[in-house]
Amino acid sequence: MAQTRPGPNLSRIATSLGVSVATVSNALSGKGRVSEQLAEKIRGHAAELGYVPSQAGRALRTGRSGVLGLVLPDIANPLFPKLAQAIEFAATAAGYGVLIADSRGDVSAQTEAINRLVERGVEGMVIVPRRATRVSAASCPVAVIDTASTPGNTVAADHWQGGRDIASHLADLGHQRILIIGNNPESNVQNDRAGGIRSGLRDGMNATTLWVEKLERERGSGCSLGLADKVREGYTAFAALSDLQALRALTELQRDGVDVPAAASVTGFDDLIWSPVVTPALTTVAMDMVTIAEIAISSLVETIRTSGTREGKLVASDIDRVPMKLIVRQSSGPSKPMPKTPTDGELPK
Amino acid sequence: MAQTRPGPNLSRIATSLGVSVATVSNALSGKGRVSEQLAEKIRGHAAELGYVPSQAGRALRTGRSGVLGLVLPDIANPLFPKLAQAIEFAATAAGYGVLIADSRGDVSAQTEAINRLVERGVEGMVIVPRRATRVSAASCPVAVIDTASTPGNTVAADHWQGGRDIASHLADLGHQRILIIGNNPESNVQNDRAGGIRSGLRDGMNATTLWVEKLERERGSGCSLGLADKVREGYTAFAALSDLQALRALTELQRDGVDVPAAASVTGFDDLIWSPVVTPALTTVAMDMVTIAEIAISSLVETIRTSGTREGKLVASDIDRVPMKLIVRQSSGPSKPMPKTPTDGELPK
DNA sequence: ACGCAATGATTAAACGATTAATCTACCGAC
DNA sequence: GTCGGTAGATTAATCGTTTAATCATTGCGT
Repeated sequence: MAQTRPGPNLSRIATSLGVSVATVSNALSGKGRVSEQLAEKIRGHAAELGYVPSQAGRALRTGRSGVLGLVLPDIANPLFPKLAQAIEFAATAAGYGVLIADSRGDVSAQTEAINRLVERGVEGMVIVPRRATRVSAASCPVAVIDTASTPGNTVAADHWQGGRDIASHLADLGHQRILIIGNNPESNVQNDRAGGIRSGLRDGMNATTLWVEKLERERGSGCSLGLADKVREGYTAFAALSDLQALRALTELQRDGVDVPAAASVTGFDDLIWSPVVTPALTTVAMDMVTIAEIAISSLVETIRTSGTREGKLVASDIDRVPMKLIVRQSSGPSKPMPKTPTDGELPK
Repeated sequence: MAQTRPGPNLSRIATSLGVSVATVSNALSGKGRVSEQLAEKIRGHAAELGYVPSQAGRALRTGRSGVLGLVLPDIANPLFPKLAQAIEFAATAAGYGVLIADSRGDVSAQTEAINRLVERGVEGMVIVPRRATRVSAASCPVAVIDTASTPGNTVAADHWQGGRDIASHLADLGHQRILIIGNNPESNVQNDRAGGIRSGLRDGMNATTLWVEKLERERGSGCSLGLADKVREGYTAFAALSDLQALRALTELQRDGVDVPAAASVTGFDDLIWSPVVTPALTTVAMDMVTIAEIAISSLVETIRTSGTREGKLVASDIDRVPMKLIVRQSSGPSKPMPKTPTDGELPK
């Protein structure tokens, strides 16, 4: 049993310098009254010894663990890397660590994950809830990232506006018949996006929605979406509600000999990792994860600071929706019989 | 300042039941000597009060924080969701929490991230190093997930064997000229995969390697890889070293009118989220993340248990490479002039 | 010269859980 | 009858940090 105590602690520094622990603590934290020269000496000695304060000791005394939780309930969500990155960055900047809890599985797993975090003493948590789940209030402040229309939402991308931007973009390109491709109508996010698209349609335009999950229940997983047929029916633009669906649409169309964007445009949502890489690169709408994470974390931290840590409180923030940014690439172009408008693709080719 | 102490602690339970804290502690941990009936009563009362042990108190006393670190240095790596999921699952099963530290940026950022974790008192950490970086030994046990050929590697997928499997698969389909598409020749992982492919070639087959990053430095980011030309040169199979490159290859070929898999086959690595979704679905080779994570975590935990927590020790494991699994889908098919071999795609269509 | 304030440091009490050491009955054996 | 053993509980120390309270010294105004 390795009973060797690791590195130096306050009292080692204190005795080594012939002062009291309190003074060392004060010198390092800059809180109490310590003469500048002694403080300097202490800091120097501490650095020299490679002193690392014990979170456990500090947490025990202050009641603050310095850790936040991040609950990502959607299985292997491709947004995860960006989100985790942004959250971790914002949390680090605020002096917090991030404990993850990925609750693949059902709602009970989500609750379990939340409990695990609470047991580990997180001061608050950020939750991206799974489809239309209400977050069962944990016994600590909770920031929710979902949709502006979700009750209890703290902050989220303005999916609705993102949808409108897509619609405007397609309208500018002269498209009239648009097929919206979504996964599941129960997702708040997807509903907002679809609603936004519809709200941005102009006179003479119309849109139909195709829900993939429903289709797959009928025809089997991985089935064809029959998009080439839709092109023949007169659809010229396919607005997917996520880049994953957009990718599926794009490859299916290409596979069936439909030229994108000449014969049909494809757009997505989220600007996932592959979006700039595929050919043609995907026109999409990106969340400002950095801003979202900053707002979520700062509101969360603020709530912790004022209300303390043991209130199952849903965190609110001043700004509950962050603009999405349209990124025009090559997968969207003018509708067939239109004169060439000055598109702003990144690679005019 | 919210000075209200949260939930009940041992002494509250103790006084409430008229026993000592020690007895309560013993009853709940099952360690000391407590009569079964009293233990039962204590457990009941604790549950009733919703007692959650303070990690801080426990950590301070035992010197064990119950937390591991996970360092993911590659920017927005699409493997992250699966890996994080698997690691978190294995760690949870072993009674640990997982603190993430995503060090986007250079090597110094990686070191900083490691230090942050150490300051938070992790007992050990799992690191997926960035390209050919040697992990600067942190002051705690470290498990490295990279490649069997990386010095100090703890456990990883058998990328070499995965490459061989791809080569065999393509050989079975009658392909002779193969273009290997990689990103960066300095990646240990990509080198192993490419080496594996070459080692699996049979008589009469040959392979050339295309490094995308190098090409992009010359022609600009997002440039065409010129794969259609390669097809005309006689290449019938494109073996990408990651699904991201495979996706790029697939869409570029389709865009240029090359039928996949009829005129050319495309394979990838990693079975990323989009691989089953694109058309044609991608033939690829998957890592067994669950097993890798289990081995990494169990070796790490074992090392912590025996060597203690304050040794900058690289963790070793019995099994340092885990087999990859070939997943045949529709993007690979028989080489042009060959008789139809019985392929085993999931959707014969 | 006396009191008051400011400065710079120390003392000591927490925080909550763990655990070695100790104490108290009580039972059986010699 | 005394001694040893033991089950079942308690005592008290400890982990490392923070912080309110205290103490000592010096300077300064009146």
